[in-house]
Amino acid sequence: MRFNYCPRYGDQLLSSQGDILKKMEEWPKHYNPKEIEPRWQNKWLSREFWEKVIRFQDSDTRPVFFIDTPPPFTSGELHMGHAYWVTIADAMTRFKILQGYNVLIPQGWDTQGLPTELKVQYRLGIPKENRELFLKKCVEWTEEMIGKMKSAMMRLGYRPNWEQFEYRTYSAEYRAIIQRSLLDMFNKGMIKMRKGPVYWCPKCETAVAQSEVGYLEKQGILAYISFPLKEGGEIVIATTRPELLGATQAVAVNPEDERYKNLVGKVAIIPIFNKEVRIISDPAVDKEFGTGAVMISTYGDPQDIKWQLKYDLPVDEMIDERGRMKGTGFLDGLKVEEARKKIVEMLKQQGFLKKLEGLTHNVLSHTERSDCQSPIEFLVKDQVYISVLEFKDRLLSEMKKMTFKPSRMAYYLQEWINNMEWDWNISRQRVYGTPLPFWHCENLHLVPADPSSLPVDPTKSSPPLEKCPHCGLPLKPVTHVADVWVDSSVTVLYLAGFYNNKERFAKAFPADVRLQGTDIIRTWLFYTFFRTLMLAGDVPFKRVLVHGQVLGPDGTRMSKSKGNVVSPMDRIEEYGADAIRMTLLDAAIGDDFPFKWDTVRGKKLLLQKLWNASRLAYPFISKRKVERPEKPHVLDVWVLNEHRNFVERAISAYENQDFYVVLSMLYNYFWEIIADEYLELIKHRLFSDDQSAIYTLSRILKDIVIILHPIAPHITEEIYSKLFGDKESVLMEKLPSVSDIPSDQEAVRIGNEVKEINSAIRTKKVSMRLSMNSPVKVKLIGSLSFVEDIRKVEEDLKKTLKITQMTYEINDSSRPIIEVEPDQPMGV
RNA sequence: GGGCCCGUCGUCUAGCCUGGUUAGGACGUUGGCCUUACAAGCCAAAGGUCCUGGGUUCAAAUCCCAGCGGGCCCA
Repeated sequence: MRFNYCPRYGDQLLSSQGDILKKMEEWPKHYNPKEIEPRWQNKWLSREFWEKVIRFQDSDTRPVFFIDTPPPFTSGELHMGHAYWVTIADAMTRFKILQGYNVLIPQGWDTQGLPTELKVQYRLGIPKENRELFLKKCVEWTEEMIGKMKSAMMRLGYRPNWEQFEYRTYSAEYRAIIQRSLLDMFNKGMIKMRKGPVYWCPKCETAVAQSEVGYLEKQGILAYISFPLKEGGEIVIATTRPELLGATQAVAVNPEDERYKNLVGKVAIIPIFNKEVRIISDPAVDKEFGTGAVMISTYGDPQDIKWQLKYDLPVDEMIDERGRMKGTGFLDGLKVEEARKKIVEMLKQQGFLKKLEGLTHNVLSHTERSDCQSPIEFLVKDQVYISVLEFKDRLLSEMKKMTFKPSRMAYYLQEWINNMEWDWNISRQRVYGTPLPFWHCENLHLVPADPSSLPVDPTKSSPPLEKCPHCGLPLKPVTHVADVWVDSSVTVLYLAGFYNNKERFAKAFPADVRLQGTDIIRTWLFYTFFRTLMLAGDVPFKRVLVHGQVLGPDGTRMSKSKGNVVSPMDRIEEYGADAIRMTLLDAAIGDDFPFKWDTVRGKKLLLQKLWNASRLAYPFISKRKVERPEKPHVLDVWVLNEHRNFVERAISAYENQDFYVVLSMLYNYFWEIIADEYLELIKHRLFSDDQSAIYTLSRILKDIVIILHPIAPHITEEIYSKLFGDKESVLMEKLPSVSDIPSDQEAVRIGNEVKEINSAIRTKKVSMRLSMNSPVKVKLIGSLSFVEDIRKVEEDLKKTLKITQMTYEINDSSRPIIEVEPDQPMGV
């Protein structure tokens, strides 16, 4: 019944068409990622697949491609940001495998640190004092979290080389490398223990590094306090931290400030504490802020530290490790905020408070830990430092060896290096961390562990020497553990085998790509760059990809308080990992972009389209070897020209990590040209077993499937196995080559003309309210060359557009005119 | 206070570096249509002061300057 309108096909063909349609029914009508995806994930994780595709062999002759991926902190949650870089890393990996590289794709876990300690301490109720048990529970917790995150990664289709390059920063093997790197730096004279002001987080009760702090806007106060002058009169200073009044060491004014010029050098008396301090002038004082007079206390902010050093001022410690006051008498034991209120009250009562205003200002805070954010204090401590400042110039010149995508990201690193003011304090007063492999004496001389003893815990082992070689004093273990960035800044050295695999190191170092987010430029990127350069004498990687942030659906940063947090796992069953991956990759590297499930749905529709096109092709091309025809049909030549363009541009987009370009080509090449135009044009030839059409369709589909595989690995494996299946996996194929397709401008012209006629006739049918299927008579009016072109494809146009009669008229018009009228209406 | 990025149909964006189509696509909206894959579809339509103002130019979404708005980083 459906084929009644072509009665000239005999019964023979009819039944063969029936067979074809029956065969098509073998292919499920709807694409079901929930069923397909886990199946392929299991295959990829099989030992056999690993051996054939993923395994990294040092002796391999293929060129190495090494991607340094972020070891995420083991929180247990795989959030959208993780899903994002996981997808980028996986797509790069698959592309490079297809391109014939020996890919080194690791996955590590940043395991140590405060958040885990807090979980174990508070959620499991294990006391820190029981060090053995505490550490054991930390590791157990870590492993549980890794398990959760790993299965989510796998569900996204991520396939790093778990077998060879999965690592945990707490493991003995990895720790030994960390400690070894510290011994090396010590031997280069870069590591020292000394007393000095440190950034201190009172909530976390540990020192932190400059890179872990940042400014947050907070509500505070500005107190105007009168300091009487010894010789009579007063000077009024403004401060946001009146609780540090007792630690005031001087009063400073700007040398240009006419108001205070005659007071410089005089002595002021600190109210309540009755201590005498000098009034000095310094250009760093802001005349406009407050009264233009500032109290220098030890320590209220980083500027105080600079002044203390510059003027060699005495130091009073008034805040303890838990953020409570000390050494003041009447304020002792109070929290900083409480002390602030109390002293303001006292100043007010005694008449020293001139004014009190509210102030929104930037407060130095522990920003690197999203669950802390509390204000930072400065404490004086014995800490272990790595020298950084003296290498600034070298760092600035060596960083030019790395290319950045996007290029502006190099500025962030450069700015950070330029503005560094502190050496790197690597001591953390915590338990779950890499022990610093040193002992020290009373004079803070460090004695390193024996390299053969690594990994070592100095609190449990005896030092390699009896006494300090410098001063003969007894040795004590350094009880601090290393900053976690000490752990993660040797990923490249560890993976490339710097310390234990010369053969691999020679081939794999420096890594080809470092992948990471903007937020860890001054930490992971900087420290890896710095440490690798110092230890191995070269930059750690050739190229740095700095991706942006995945924002919530409302276009703002995801946060629990805003309730706009989206997790990739929320609707993965419904849309599939492939569609999620495509959504994440549809943005330029470095851009922030909002994540919306509606967009994911759109990507799934694109995959459904590919699925259906494959379904159509299935009865004709499945597992058939069709030779390239001697004289291909002109429309096949046209589409192969389009195809060549697509393949070349897609490969170059992959080379530049511009995945969104590949995706946009799927829309305007695959969907618009292949699905909407070409498939319609060749249906009649497919059904009459035309070799040229079958060859062409088979080839372009296979190429498209391979090209799309890095982005949407599951569906492409499924289609490949059903249509082609020459290999067990797409990853065993090679990237398509299109060098055999000659450019043919005539075919391209005809193809474009056909598209225009197609569109014109469809438009007319719509305006006449005809179904696409209804027969029409068409008259084409155009130039001689146009008419000659169209005559070559007349048969195709007639079959495709249900044209019963086609007539031509030649004129000189530049634009052809197309007249359409319905053949007698059907079924009336 | 300094630096960087972004501002394009209702929404998300491509194009900007290297000036010249009718500013392209997706989602949404509207109308029509069961067509040898696909109604989770097809065909088509509507929808844009390219943030504002100035400048350069034969020509500006694109280059330059100023401003406004949003975001990020640093001090």
